[in-house]
Amino acid sequence: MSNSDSDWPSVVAHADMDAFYAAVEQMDNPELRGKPVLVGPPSGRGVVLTASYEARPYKVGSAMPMFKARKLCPEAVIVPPRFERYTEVSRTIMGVFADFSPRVEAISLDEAFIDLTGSEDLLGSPDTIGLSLKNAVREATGGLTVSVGISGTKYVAKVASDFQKPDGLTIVPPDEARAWLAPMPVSRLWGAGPVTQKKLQALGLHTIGDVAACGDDWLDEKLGAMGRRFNQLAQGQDPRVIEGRRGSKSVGSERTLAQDISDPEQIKFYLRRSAEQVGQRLRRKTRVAWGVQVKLKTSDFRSLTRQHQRERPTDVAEDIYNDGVMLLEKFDDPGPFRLVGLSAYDIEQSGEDLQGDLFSQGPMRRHDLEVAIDDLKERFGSNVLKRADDLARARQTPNLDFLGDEDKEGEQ
DNA sequence: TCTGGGGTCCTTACCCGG
DNA sequence: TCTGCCGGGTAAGGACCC
Repeated sequence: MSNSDSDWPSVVAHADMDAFYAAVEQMDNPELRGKPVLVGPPSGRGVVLTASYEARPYKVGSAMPMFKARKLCPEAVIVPPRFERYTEVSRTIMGVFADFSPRVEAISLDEAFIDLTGSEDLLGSPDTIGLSLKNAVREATGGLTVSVGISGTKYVAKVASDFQKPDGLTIVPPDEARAWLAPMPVSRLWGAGPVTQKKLQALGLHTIGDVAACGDDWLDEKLGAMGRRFNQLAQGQDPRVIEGRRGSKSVGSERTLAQDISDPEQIKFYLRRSAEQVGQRLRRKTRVAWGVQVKLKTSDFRSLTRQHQRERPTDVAEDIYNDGVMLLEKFDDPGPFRLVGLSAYDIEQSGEDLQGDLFSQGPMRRHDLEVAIDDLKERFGSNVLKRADDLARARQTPNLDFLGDEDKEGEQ
């Protein structure tokens, strides 16, 4: 498609690395190049995370149970995942994207939206920018390929990046987006999984063009909020803007067990393990959570959850574990269970972090400081101020004599 | 050898207070 | 005083995405 004579009110690129985990493994280990590679757990009840392009003719894909993939492609080399390495490569890639625009929204380790609006004068036409982007990624990573889609909205850019994989570049001028999408199956609609696809088919809607042609009120009536959104997407419209990195809203840890279990003591063992992991990750992010949720999955794949709101937020594994044990009592299904999970939700910046922010601002008026500290005490309890006096001294802020003795416990 | 683990968002049910 | 309605908050489940 050409982009001449087209109107580009905004320019959005979606970049998606090709078979990312498998490609990294093949890059790091030359013996794997040219061979079908499956990244995933070599044993147990796991699924394929990524299949290299050499494995795809065997109809092997991600999310497929490993035992099935092995059956379909016995000569495949199975490689356990190395997330630290993928994270490292991902940083390089995101760095490349950042060279093209300050507005980069990472979706996952291998995927990002890049807002190129207003960059044409500096970087050239969308085709030129797309090619430069691909070359820059290849050079920075030592040979990895990326597929890029460029259009006027996130949704169309995303569909475009998937259009010619691997190593593709697809440009869809915004005024051609609707016609370009029209012949595609409804499975290409973002948010339409197997269940929704069936509903759409039952309504006689098979292509994106069909969805674009029916009234949004009618679709809303049939499918609720999703229906209205599908109608919008089908017309090539997408109100979502590119956001920077936002903090996650929950932190969880779950484990599918080698064998199903029913014994509460055994379940508690896994709850403790998850609680420790969740606590550690919260602290690393300097976040605290107001809510705790326990998840159990039965042998017949029903997933059950119980959750509760805490009186005070926490990042302490022991608190999270105790909540988990309390929630465990509220399940009425005796099991057996194949999965035990625990997550912390309703997350916000931790008090200690806020406290650090407070004092990093330098000297404050005494009254402002009092108000800010009262706010912290209200929200997190007085123990959050343990280091406050030290911090205050370090920043030459007024001392904290006005605090009650209780607040100074733990200070030396 | 049946089907991961990290999440987000939406819907529905229910309780509670005005 | 009783009842119905409405809205907010919370809990549980489900669909979906990477």
